[in-house]
Amino acid sequence: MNRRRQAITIKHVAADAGVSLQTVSRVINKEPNVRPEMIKRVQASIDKLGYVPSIAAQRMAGSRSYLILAINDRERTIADWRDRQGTDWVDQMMLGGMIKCAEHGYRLLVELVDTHSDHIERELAAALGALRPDGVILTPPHSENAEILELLQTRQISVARIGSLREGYGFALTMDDERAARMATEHLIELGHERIGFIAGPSAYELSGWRVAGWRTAMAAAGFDMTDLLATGDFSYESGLIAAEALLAGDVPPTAIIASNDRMTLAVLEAARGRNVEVPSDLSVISFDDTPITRFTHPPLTAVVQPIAEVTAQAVSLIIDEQAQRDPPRNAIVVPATLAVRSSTAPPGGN
Amino acid sequence: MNRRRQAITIKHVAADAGVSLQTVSRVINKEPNVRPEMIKRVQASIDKLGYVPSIAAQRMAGSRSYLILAINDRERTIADWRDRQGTDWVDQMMLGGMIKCAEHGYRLLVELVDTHSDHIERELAAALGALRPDGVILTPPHSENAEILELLQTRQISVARIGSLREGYGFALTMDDERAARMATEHLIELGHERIGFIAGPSAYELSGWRVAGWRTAMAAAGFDMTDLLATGDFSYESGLIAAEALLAGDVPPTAIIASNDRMTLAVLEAARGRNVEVPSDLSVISFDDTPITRFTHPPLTAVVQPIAEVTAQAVSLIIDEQAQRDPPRNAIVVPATLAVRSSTAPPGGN
DNA sequence: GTGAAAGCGCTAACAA
DNA sequence: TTGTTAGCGCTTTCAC
Repeated sequence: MNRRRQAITIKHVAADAGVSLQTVSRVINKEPNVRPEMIKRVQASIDKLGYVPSIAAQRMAGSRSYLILAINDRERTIADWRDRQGTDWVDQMMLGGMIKCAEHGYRLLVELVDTHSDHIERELAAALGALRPDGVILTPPHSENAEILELLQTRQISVARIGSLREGYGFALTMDDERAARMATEHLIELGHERIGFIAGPSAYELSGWRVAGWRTAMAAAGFDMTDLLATGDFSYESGLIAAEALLAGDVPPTAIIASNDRMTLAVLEAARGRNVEVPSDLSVISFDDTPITRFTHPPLTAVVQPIAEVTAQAVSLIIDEQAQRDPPRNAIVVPATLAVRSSTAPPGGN
Repeated sequence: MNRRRQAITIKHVAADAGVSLQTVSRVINKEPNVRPEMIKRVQASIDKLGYVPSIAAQRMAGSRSYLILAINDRERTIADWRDRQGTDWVDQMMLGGMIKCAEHGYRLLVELVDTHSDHIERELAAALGALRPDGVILTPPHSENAEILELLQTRQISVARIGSLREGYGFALTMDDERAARMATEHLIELGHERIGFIAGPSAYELSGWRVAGWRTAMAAAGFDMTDLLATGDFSYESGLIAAEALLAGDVPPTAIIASNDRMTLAVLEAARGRNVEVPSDLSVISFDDTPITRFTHPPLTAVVQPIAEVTAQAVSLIIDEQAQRDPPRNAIVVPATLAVRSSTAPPGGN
């Protein structure tokens, strides 16, 4: 029944415009060596017939697939969706990525890949084989996965690595986590804090280290002691709770805490509540994700705003430019994070 | 440079297994009339070579494209992403849709389409032309758009309409908004409320009417007067504020309000705060979306939980079944919403 | 500047 | 049960 869909093909356009297939193809792809007059004639037929090239056919014929894959960690992404806690990393990627893609006739496809499995490669290879995308956007913790990069390099697929500084195959893009952590720390120092605690993320994420480094730099520059002020979590609420308790139970507890993501920050808030520590009068808190929840906690959270949409848009641009042989710059792109000051930070000392 | 990617094709598999292309094709597509022994042999070669069929080629050859488009309203979706208020409709669709797709080797592609433009058809036609998806999932307010449905029917593309009851081309799926509104209203009635206000959504959304109907039914069954208890918004915060003010300014103000989405519910909370009306002691509030923010407001909101992930998963199943000639049922599928009771509802009268 | 021919990887229809 | 042939819609040579 639905065999052979009637669809307008390049042939129809060629016939209608009275030219060869090739000329139509040239017009579609904006290739040189076509008289303006011809272009106009062909374009008129295209518009008249409502012709749209089939990307499947384009790919088959050896051209581009106009597909870009945004690879995200399966387990974490699904957990975020299930929990419905407001984490909107994927949404922000789509916001920046889809819009930029649309500008160039590309599509962004979200693909979930399992980090922990030993068959990452198999899984990714399957996606590449089925879709044959022109480019791939890698997010932490995949951005620096050697196996993945090698696979991608072998297949000569354009790659943009978000949250990576390391040299290597593909484009590296960073939101300068170190600088962001430094900014957050300095904000607290300016408010008068000296005992500033830091809850790091898991070491599987390279950015965890950068954030700690930024905090260290700012603390060292101010000449503050960092003893008992560093704890580590795994981005989960539970781990954040343990880390916060550890910090608050110290001999000289912090008057401010920076947590490496929103979930752990929520845990800090809870730990403070449990100890009757008021935020921000007794304890200032800064989150390292500006997810929606930061606006709804009490008090609303001062947070590091990561420009995920913008960095994804740039990742898409780099890939498309490379496809178009427009050789984009190879140095790491920096899209700096900013600090949104809300009500969870105040001078220390209560009142 | 990256011309002609070396890729393992069906030919390599055929050669390796010492069979014809067709036999390999049959194995891939699980077609009958292949000896188990052959299947095993071919499968071994496939595994050995890591072969994955190109969906572009499959589509070209007249088979399926293994692509399903989830159509969402562009303006609203982008606004939601930009606002970062936690609306996770698209995430929930991906959660349900992508996982179900993956089970069957399909991919879900989110596509944004402009509702208001007079060129909806053009935009959608372009997406269909470029991607040639096997199926399309429509969400409100597109689910009952006659132009869209006609276009889809002409091209014989499988369609699942979420949030639709109307007969017509494609599968209709509903979360039974009327019943959900009735449940919410009855919950309040059981708590002892009589003056229960309702803030409706815009009439462009069919479901707006269903929700009002559910409220009306429950109110009528209880024998309660509905005078000055119905207001209408457009799903925006601002409209919610106006509607809430109108309701609260009435001669006999409501002791409870149900709002048709989360944003408008937030506005109700704000309006109450402005009038020193305590929630829930002076005013009970129910939201019609269980988006993440409902967990972070004060108090956390009692809310209608719409099973978007589940309904999307079913939509995908219906489409895939239809593609596989497995003729699924044509009657409307109902995936009922539930009520999550939190702290924004209490008996009336304060204390 | 334009067109003709070949072929991308796969499946449908047919033949054996 | 298996293999052969043609062709999907497009772009790439390579002629003209």
